[in-house]
Amino acid sequence: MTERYHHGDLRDALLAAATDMLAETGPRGLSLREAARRAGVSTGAPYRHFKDKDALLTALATRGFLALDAALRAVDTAAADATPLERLRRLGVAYVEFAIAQPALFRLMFGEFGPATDASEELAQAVRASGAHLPAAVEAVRREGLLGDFETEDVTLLAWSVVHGVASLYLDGHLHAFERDGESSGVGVAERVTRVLVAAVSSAAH
Amino acid sequence: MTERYHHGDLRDALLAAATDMLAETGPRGLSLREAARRAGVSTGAPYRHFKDKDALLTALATRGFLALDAALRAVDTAAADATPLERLRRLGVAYVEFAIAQPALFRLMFGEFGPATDASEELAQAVRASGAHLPAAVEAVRREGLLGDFETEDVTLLAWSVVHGVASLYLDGHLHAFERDGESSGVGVAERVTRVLVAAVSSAAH
DNA sequence: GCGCCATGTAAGCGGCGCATACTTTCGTGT
DNA sequence: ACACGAAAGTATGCGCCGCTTACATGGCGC
Repeated sequence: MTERYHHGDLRDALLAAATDMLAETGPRGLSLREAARRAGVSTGAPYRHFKDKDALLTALATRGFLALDAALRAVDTAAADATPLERLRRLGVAYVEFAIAQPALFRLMFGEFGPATDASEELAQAVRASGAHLPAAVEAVRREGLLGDFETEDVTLLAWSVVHGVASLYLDGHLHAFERDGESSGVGVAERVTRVLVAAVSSAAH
Repeated sequence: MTERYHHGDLRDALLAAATDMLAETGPRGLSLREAARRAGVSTGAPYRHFKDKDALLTALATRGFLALDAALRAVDTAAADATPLERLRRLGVAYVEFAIAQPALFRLMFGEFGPATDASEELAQAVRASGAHLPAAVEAVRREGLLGDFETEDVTLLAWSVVHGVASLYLDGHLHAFERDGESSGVGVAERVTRVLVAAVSSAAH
């Protein structure tokens, strides 16, 4: 039954194999031919499901943004009883945690692509969905009157930039000097930087 | 004379060709063979100067970090008469400007590599040199007593993360929604976010 | 002036992305 | 029930790639 001519769910099998290869050897070691081999199929078969290699990478990135969206959504509901400011901060930490948990996927999602949103409508939609959490959380803080004279848009940009910067720099090994104690997960750095940012913005807004 | 058997400076010619290809078609369209062709040399010749393709990429990244170091150094001397806080802010803007001016190079320098610093001692040294400006500038601000209770290390991390995040997100086309007027260079975004950050931190520190 | 060795060339291996032409199977309409 | 067309997988081949090995060239120190 595993030897049937038609695979049945080759598209998913290819994406799974590609996900493994991505985690194992990075984007450089990801080939359609090898993914086909892992799925037990000839090297030309993938082209029945993906126009070209970029289409598979786009699908992978789309899945990544959906996973990020789910992770941020989970944080949002899990921290339902916290203050808006704390919810925003936890969202930022979760963003970094996602990147650290799946470094190669995170790198694929950002960078390595042109204007990522051009590749497919599904990707663009997933990008929008995952990117909506931070602005919403900042809006919630604003409604509490905790932003003072700062513009909502600017604070959103600031928050996003900080967590994305921390994630990127950590993945590239540039933040080892900022880690303390034995903690080398990178999450500690994210905790500290988000606390400092929250302290600065909220106390500056009286 | 251009037809001599020994090129004379093939290593530099290869790096120049690779730099062009990087800017033209991104890292995906960068091949040793094509670089050799552009340098007017056989396809095996590059291996006399670079152990493998990664060695060339490492050399390219090293040059990038040296260029970044030079750019930041230039800002530091050009803004010699400004206040320490303003010097720090301009340093951050220059960081983003560098990334926008050479997007493919910036992407190569960060990401696409493992722990970048492992590849060669020269690279590690260039990374350290380019990374020393921000901490020094934050130190200068601290000496003015403008950091209040914030830890120097945390502020450095915050500043670096913000500008790196802005640069990365802008290159990936995620910040178009944050741009205003006709300005689409991305520098305007960097100006705004750095001003907001400076305002938040300095006013929070009384 | 001569020989060494760095520098370049030629040719070839296996892997890759992708296109084309062919084969097998599934599902559907009568 | 069954033919048949479309969907899904195979076989083969092209050109490019990274990299290796064996060989050719010529600049430089002795």
